[in-house]
Amino acid sequence: MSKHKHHATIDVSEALRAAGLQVTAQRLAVHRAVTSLPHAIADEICVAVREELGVISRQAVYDALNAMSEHGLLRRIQPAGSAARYEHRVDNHHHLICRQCGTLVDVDCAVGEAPCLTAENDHGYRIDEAEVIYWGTCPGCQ
Amino acid sequence: MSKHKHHATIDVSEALRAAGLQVTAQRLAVHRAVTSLPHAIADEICVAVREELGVISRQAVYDALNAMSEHGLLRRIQPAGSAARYEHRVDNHHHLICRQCGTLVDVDCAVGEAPCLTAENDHGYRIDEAEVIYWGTCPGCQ
DNA sequence: CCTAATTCTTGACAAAGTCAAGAATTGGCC
DNA sequence: GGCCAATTCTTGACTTTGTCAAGAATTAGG
Repeated sequence: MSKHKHHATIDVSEALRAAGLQVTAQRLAVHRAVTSLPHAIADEICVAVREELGVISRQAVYDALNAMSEHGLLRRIQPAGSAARYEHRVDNHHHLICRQCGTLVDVDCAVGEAPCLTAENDHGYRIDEAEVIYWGTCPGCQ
Repeated sequence: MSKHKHHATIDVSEALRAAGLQVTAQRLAVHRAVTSLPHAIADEICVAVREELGVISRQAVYDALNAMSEHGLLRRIQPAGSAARYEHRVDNHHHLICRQCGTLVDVDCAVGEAPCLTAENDHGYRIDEAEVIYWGTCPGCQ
């Protein structure tokens, strides 16, 4: 895959540059935190990054999460009843959330590559994404 | 359909009673406001109800919206980047949102009755709802 | 190394919603 | 109709999540 030794970090640096974003210690640390804490909210990322870097402002965390989400390096999920969550998986997949305990797991797309992009009636919209959230009860809560 | 003259109001009263909720002027007015302002947020409902009733507390509006949403008299939608929206349509349908202007329209379910309830892998969850939001650009913003 | 642009820090601020205590209303029962 | 318990509403403080703005620090290109 990669020709580099420090695979993940270097890839993120390259992805940042490719997106026209500067490479900073804060952004790299935020990306690492999201990778190690999938589906974490901003505040949890903030705590994790502070354990690594010592200090980072809350705003810098939000800026990093927003910038990287907008440029496809991270994906933001905003399920009902929760603050925004972030994940490093940016491929096409969906989410399954437990109504009781809030646990969130990834599920591969039911239909395939760019699946649910077909609505019954598109009302003239140009649809670019179908966001699917499955709600239910997890095994532990049943 | 109904045997009653004042169709909507009486149906809502009956639905409230059937749900074990008390029938109050505030709840009826909140339900009417949601019916006349589909996809409105709590604050807009609040304004609309005040035009009708004169006064109602913000908390009463939230209580009514929450109680009726939890008992199937209303449906809550919480799209990313927006406050919660409410609608009186409680059948199975999905939503199409413009990324530019935020306009939200209903779309019938692409698959049918209880459609997307089948995930590729349910991870042991008992799934009871598949929430689908189509994101795109509306005709006016294209 | 110098400079311009970007990013980060700091702190105030805003929006959306919840919590809690007491007052008012609803609905069943006599 | 009146009474009582439970529910609901009012009021106001508070929390969470996130944005805005100004100045300091950092990054990256020449």
